[in-house]
Formats: sequence, structure tokens, C-alpha cells
Amino acid sequence: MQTKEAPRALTLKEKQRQEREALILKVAEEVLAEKGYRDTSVDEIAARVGIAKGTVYLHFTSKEELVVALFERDMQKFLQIVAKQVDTAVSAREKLEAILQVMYGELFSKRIQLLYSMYQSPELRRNFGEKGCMRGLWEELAARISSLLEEGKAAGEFDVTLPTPVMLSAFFSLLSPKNYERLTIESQVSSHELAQQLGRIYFKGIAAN
Amino acid sequence: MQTKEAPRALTLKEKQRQEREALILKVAEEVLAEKGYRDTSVDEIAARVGIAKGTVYLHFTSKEELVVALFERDMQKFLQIVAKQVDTAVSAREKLEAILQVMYGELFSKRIQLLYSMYQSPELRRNFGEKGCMRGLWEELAARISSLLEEGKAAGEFDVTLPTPVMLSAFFSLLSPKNYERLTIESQVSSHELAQQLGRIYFKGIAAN
Amino acid sequence: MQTKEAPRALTLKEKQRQEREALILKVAEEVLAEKGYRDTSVDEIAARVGIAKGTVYLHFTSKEELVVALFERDMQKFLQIVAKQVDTAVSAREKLEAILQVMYGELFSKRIQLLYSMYQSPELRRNFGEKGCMRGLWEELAARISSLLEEGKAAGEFDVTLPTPVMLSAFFSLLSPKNYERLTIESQVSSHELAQQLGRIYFKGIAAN
Amino acid sequence: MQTKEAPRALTLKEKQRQEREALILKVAEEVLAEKGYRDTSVDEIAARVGIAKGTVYLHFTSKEELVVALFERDMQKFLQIVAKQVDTAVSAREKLEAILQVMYGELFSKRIQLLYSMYQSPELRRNFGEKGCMRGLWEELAARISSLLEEGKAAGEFDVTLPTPVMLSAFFSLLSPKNYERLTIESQVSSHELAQQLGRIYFKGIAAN
DNA sequence: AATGAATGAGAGTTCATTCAT
DNA sequence: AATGAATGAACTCTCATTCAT
Repeated sequence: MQTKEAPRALTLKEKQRQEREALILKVAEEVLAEKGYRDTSVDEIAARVGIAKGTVYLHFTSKEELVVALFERDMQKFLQIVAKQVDTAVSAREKLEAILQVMYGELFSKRIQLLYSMYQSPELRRNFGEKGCMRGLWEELAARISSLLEEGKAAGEFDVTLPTPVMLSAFFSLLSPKNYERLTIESQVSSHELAQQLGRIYFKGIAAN
Repeated sequence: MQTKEAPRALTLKEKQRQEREALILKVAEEVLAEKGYRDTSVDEIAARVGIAKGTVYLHFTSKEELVVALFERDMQKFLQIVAKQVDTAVSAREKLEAILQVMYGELFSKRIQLLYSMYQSPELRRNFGEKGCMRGLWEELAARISSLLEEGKAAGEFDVTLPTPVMLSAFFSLLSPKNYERLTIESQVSSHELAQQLGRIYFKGIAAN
Repeated sequence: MQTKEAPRALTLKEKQRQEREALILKVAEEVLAEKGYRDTSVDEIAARVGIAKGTVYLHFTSKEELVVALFERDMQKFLQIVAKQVDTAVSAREKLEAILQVMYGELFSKRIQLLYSMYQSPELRRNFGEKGCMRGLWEELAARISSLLEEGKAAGEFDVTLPTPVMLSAFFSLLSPKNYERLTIESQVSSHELAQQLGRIYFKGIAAN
Repeated sequence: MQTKEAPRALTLKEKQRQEREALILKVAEEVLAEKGYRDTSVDEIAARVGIAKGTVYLHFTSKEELVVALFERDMQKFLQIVAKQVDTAVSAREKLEAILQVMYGELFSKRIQLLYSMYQSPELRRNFGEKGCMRGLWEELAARISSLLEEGKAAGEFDVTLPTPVMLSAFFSLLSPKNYERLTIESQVSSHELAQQLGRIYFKGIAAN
């Protein structure tokens, strides 16, 4: 019995720890989306979570590490979703369209925006850009999308005369929800509809023939 | 005599003043492109221009205002180019393609990138966002591109079932050179070629039929 | 029965408690010697002992008190050794030489260094300086050495024209192992030899005639 | 005329700058002597000087650099004094006695104390101990005193059977005013007298024969 | 009794902005 | 007009101490 309790206690504390860590990440995500890396202070994150500044440092050794952890968490989740789609038995185009729908989905829209801006941010790139795992994860994503694009080319779906890297960049750009933020807010287009229309442009644009 | 000289002297001084202001803006543009808004210090701008920090404040009342002025200057230039194209006697698509070539041209590529990121920057948006002239200029640009798109629709070039705002956003996103920075650096695709290929995707994507 | 057991249990617990306290002091001594007062964190002491930070506070109400306790413990031990020498039936000089050998002995060298630097430390002096028992113990030590010096003067061994306080300070300074740390490390002089040579200088320096 | 004024203006500003820098160093010296490295805050130094915290950083890039600059300044001054004595046409012992008098002089007493404690401080040693110029200056001093000691040995003044490094360390220890601070305060021995008496002990201790 | 997560005051440092020269 | 020394608020990060478990 006791042997069971010990692990349980550990699990409980560990659980609480992870919950708090997740909460910090969630709040950090919000503040970062609002203010950007440099204008986000650890103090504000802590205040919004309702904890002391020092507590944040029990979970992340620095502000930088916190942001990288966030990037990793979000990117991992996104990679999983992409991986799931890749294994589906549908056409490349349909896979990409499904990914696109996720990117514009309620939950992911902001997250992808943030991922994108974090990866683009000169401040972050300068600090750990090259070596860190951020780069690794990003390249993994690029590789997966690229292979879908080439799968589509091989299947005669996509225009083989367009270089895959260009198609890839266009995919990210065209579909990066950040750019459409104002559109969904002002024109009150639903993000679902928006995703469909942008997909139409993109897939028609890269279609074979 | 003096009455004549005074204006001349003023004009001379005024000229020098404007030249210096232009120089500050030019340098600021470089540093901003390299480091982003928050990591660009007034000190560094002044040092690169070769003047004292205080002198910058004789031209711009704050760092923010300096950046806004830069935004305005660049946007004005870009608007002029767009306006020139609008008055050309070619099809809407050809006008947009010409604008696209400018955007990706040697001189403008970085500038547009910066315009775009300045306009997106949460720091700047929060402070100036709603009221400022940044918004006004951006909307003017949007209006001009929109009318070209609608001209194209009217002429049967573009797909009338796509909402113009979506087409507009796609135009900016797809064509925002920032997203392709790495592509041109790593893959050594020339930006001219890149502009052509992205244009192919976009215009095929929005074409009628 | 229980009345007997209770004291035993208490004694046992008390024993464990004291052992732990001794261990904390021992580890604190090491870390303090390495890093100095301010750069020694309670965290590190606890970690090296293998207990939780909070546990340290069950034994000592503050970091300061811990260091004072350490000072007292070490000083008590040193006083005992001095007392033992004082009761010996040899000349004052021989007593002082014996004390000196202890000070430079393997075990005491670092301890005396630490005692010395703790007593000198502005941080600790400011907080405890005047009232605390640190002062009392130090004065007791000074008194014992002083009486040995005067014993030597009375016996015609030492120069009576030198004020005893000056001789005392010289004894501590000259013989404070801290100052020779580098010497023993770099020149690889054994601390035993060093003690002999410094003793030679000192006793010749204060000798009568 | 104008060519003369420009340098003058420069000299004036430079002069003020150096005066302020000297003032900061002077105040820092006081606070450091009172509180030690870690308990001295840049804030307090600034407050005592009557300037803002940031101003300190216009003169010294970090707290560390400030303290090193102080060490260097004091050590340079002391080295100059030592050098002056070395060139005197008197015996080695008289040269060393003169140096000793300086060390215990009104102005230098505290300074030497601080030099000594800065050089001993684990915090400072850990941060820049090995490579920095602190080490270099200290070794220069050691070399100069050492050669005086050997000069004395060669002249038959000092005991040739004592290793010079031991004599050197004894010189610093015995004569390090820090150890006698309390003595001069409590017993109201003048530091001049104290220096003489300690000198007596030391030179008799190391005398030939 | 023991833990270690939480706290928050306080440290060093930066930098946009001001102002006497 | 031009300077750049001075400012001080705001930042990231540390650590002695507390307290619920």
C-alpha cells in the first residue's frame, strides 16, 4: 500500500507542477501575442497568472527559455497534427487542406501566429536562432510539408515546374493567420471560410496544368 | 539685401536639416531591419549617423515618432509607385505584376519588409494604432490595390467569387518579401525569379474560371 | 516503561538532531571557505548536506545565526586547545609554539582562516558585532594569548618594552594562515615548515634583548 | 586662438569627467571598506556621491570593473611610492621601513587594507582573479618587495636561511593594517607608533644572526 | 520533522528622454 | 544648433525566508 502511495504523492506534486507550468505557458502565450517578446515582462506574466515573479523562475531558468519552451510545446503539437494528416489515405491536396483548416481553427490560429512571429523575431533569432532546437523543429515541419508537396507533384496534382521551396514558402505565407487577423476581425469573415478561400487561391495557384 | 539673404540662409539650413533627417531615417531603416524595434537603440542610430544622441531628438520627438516618420516616408514612396502603375494603360493583372516586381526589387524588398513588420508590430500598433496616420496610409494602399483587383474582376481577369478583401490580404501575404528572406538567401533564388513564381501562383490562383 | 522509553527516544532523536546540526556546520564551513559569506547560499549548503533548504531553518533561525554558530563551535574548539596548552608545564614560548603548530595543522588551518575572516567580515560584524557572543569568545581568546605573552615577559623570555596588545595582534596577523594560503599552494612549502619559519621570525622578533 | 580653445574645452570636460570618476572611486572605496564587495550596492555608491545609479555606468561598465579600477588606481599609487623608495640610497631595511611607514600613514592605511581585502576576496578572485591585471599588479608589488628582501640578505642585513617568499608573506601579513584596525581604535595607539613597533618585531625577526 | 514551492525585496544593468552647456 | 552627461524607470534574475503539506 505504502509503495503505491509514494508514487502517488510524487505524481500529485508533479501533476500540480506541470499544471502550473502549463498555466504559465498559456498566459505567456497570451501576453506574447499581445505585446511581443521584448514588451512582455516576466512580472506581467507572473501577475496575470497570479503568482510571484520568482515562481516563474522555478519553472524556467530565464525568460528566453520560457519562450523557447512555449515555441517547442506549440510546435510539437502542430507537428503531431501534421503527422496525423500525413498518414491519412487521401490525396496530398486534401492533406494540406486539412492542415490548413487546423491552422485556422479557433485554437490554433493564434498559436500559429505566435509560432511564426517567434520564429521570425529578430530578437529571438539573434539569441538562440541558429543552434537551438527551434530551428530543428521548424525544419522538421518544413520537411513534412515539403514532402506532401512533392507527393502532390508526383501524383500529378501540383505544378511540377514550380520549385518546392517556393511552394513551401507560399504555403506558410499565404496561410499564416497573422496576416489575416484584421480581416477576420473587421470583415467578420469566419476563419473557416477564410481558410477555404485562401486554400482555393493557393491550390488553384499551384495546380498542375 | 538682407531680406533676400535671410530666406536663402534659411533655405540652405532647411536643406541641410532635411538632408540630415533623411540620413537619420536611412540609418534607422537599416538598424530596424537588422534588430527590430525594441533592440534598436537611439544611441546606435546616432552613432551610425555620426551625430549625438540629442540631435536625433531635434528631428524627432521620440523614438516612436522616428519610426512612424520612417513608415510614412516609405509608404509614401510606395504609394507613388503604385499610383504610377495604376495610371498605366495595361490590364489590372499587368499593373499588379509590375507592383510586385517593384516590391521584390533590390531597393524595395527590405523596405516593404520593414513597412510590413512595423505595421504588424504590437509595440507600434498599441501606441499609434488607431488614430495615427500609419493607419490612414495603409488603408490608402489597401484601397488602391483593392480597386485594381476589382478592375480585374470587372475585366473578367479575376475570379469574381472571391471576396476582394481576401484577395487583397492574400496579395500582401503571399507577396510579403519578409517571408521569403531565408529562401533567397539559402536557395540563392534571385528575388526577380521568386517574384515571378509567386506571381504565377497568385494570379493563377485568383484567375477567373 | 514508557517513562523510560520516552527519554530514550528523545535522546536518540536529540542525538540525530545534533549529528545533523554538526553535519550542516561542517558543510557550511567548507562552502564558506570556498565562496565567502555572501556567495554561500543556504540552498547550496542544504544540497551538499543532502537535505531540504527548509530543514536548515529547523536548526538555525537564519543564515547569519548559522554562521555565528559555526564561529562559536570553531572558536570553542580552539579555546579548548589553547586552554590545554596553557596548563602545560613548559615555557610561555613553547606553549605559544604549540598553539601555532595547531593553527597550521591540517585540520585547523582552514578553520582558523575562516574564524579570522568571519570575525573580520564587515557583513557579520555589522549585524552581530558588538553585543553577540562572537565578541566575547574572541576576547577570551585574546585574553588567554595575552596572558601567555605576559607570562613570557615575566619570565624574561619576551621583550618587555613591546606592548602586549601589539604583540598579540602581531601573533594573530603573522600567524593567520589565510595570508599564506597561496604560499603553501604555489611554493609547495609544507604548512608545518611554514609554521616553524614564521614562528622563528615572530619569536626572534619579540624576544627579550 | 580657436585652435587653442577647442583643446581647452575638451580638457575642461575631460577634467570634469575625471573629477567625477575620481569622486566615484573615492566613495566606492569608503563603502567597500565599510561593507565589503557584495554588500556594496551601486545604488548606495551613487546615492552617496549624489548622482543617479545610471551615471555610475557612464564611467564604469559594471560594478566589477569599478572595483577593479579602484584596485588598479590604489595599487598604482602604492607601486609608485614603493618605486621611489627602492631608488633611495639607503639600506634595504631602511627602504622597507619607509614603505611600512607609508602603509600605516593616515591616507594609505585604509587603502592598503582595501587592496588587501579586495585581492583576498573570494568573490573578486573568482570573477577575474586569474587573468586580470589585478594579478599582474600584485605580482609586480611582490617582486619589488622580494628584491628588497634579497638586497638585504646580500648586504648581510637579513637572515639568509629564511626563504624570501616566507619573508615576503610575513611582511604583508604582519604589516597589513587591516589586522590592527581595532588596535588603533581601542587602545588608541597612534598608527605611527604601531608601525614602528611592528617594524621592530619584523626586522628583528628576520635579522641576520 | 521534513520538505521544497512560493515569495518578494533587492541586486546589476539598460536606455529613452531631458537639458545645461 | 548640437552635444552628450545625467537621469530614473523598468527590466531580468537571485536568494533568504516562510509555510502548507
